[in-house]
Amino acid sequence: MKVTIGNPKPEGTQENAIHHFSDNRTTNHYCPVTDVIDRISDKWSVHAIIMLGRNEKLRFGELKKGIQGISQRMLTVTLKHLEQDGLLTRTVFPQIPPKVEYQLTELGRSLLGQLIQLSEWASENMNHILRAREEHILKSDR
Amino acid sequence: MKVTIGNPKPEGTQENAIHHFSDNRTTNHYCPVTDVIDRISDKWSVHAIIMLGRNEKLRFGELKKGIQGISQRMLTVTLKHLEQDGLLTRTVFPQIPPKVEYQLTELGRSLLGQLIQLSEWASENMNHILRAREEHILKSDR
DNA sequence: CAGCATCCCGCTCGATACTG
DNA sequence: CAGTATCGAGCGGGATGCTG
Repeated sequence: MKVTIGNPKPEGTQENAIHHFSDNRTTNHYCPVTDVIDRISDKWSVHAIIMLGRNEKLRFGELKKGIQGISQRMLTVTLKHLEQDGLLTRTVFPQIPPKVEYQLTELGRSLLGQLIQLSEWASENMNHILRAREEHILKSDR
Repeated sequence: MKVTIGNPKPEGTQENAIHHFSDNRTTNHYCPVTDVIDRISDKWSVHAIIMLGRNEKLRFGELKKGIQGISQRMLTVTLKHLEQDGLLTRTVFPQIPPKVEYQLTELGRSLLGQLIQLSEWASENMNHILRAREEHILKSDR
C-alpha cells in the first residue's frame, strides 16, 4: 500500500494545515484530512466515541443502550472501524456468557477532545444557524 | 417549528458541552451538536467551506473547478444548504451571462476555524491511524 | 451476551438533458 | 454561466433469524 500525504496539486500558497484534499477513493493520492472527516462524518462513530468518553469502559450491550436508535449491525460495524483505526480497544473475556469491553485509546481520547471542541462551537453558534434557517423559510414563503 | 435544545433524557452527570444527542429526525427532540455534525459530515460542505476560506470570494464555476470530483448537482445542493444555515452569502449580479459570487459569512469563517483545528489534528495523528490499520491487516492475514 | 449472515427497502447521488 | 428537472443505479443501513 502506497500513500502520499499532502496536497496532490499544490497550487497557490497555503499557510496553514489546510490541504486541498480530494477523494481518497477515486484518486490514487491520499490526504489525511479526508480520512478523518470520513470518520467524523460517521454519525455512529461520533456517538460511540462520546459515550466512551463519558464512561471509560463499556460493554457491547451498554453501548447499544446508550446510543439510542443504533441497530446492532451498525454498532458492530462502527466498533470494528474504530478498533481498526486504533481509536478504541476491544477486550474479550473468555467466559460464558461472553463479555466484551470497549475502551478509548489515547488516540481516541485525543479525538474526543476535538469532538468536544466541536460540540462547544455547536452549542455556542446553533442559535445563529437556527435563526438563519427560519429567516430563509420566511423568505421563501413570500 | 418547535425545538427543544439540550438532552432529551438527562441521565447521569454531564460536566461539559457533550450532550447525549439522538437523531434529530426520528425523534421530536432537537440537539445542536447533531445538527452541526450533520453539516461537518457532509464532505462537500467541508470542501466548499475550505475553498472559500482560502479564496474570499468565488463564483460557481470556480468552486466547481476547485472542488475536484463534485457534480454540478451536488455543488448546487451544498451551496444552498450552506446559505440556508447562514454560513455563506450568495450574491447575484444581474447581467448576461449571469455571475454569482459566494463568500463565507462571519459564522462561516468561525466554522472554518474549527475545521482548521480538525485538519491540524488529522495531520498530526494520521500516521498513528495508518499504522493501526496496517497492523490490523497483518493480524488478519495470519 | 455478543455478535454474524442475509435479505431488501429507501434515499443519495451521478448522469443527462433543458432553461434564462 | 449558473443553474433546474428528471431518472435510475448503488449502497447504506434496518429487520430478521441463527450461532458459540
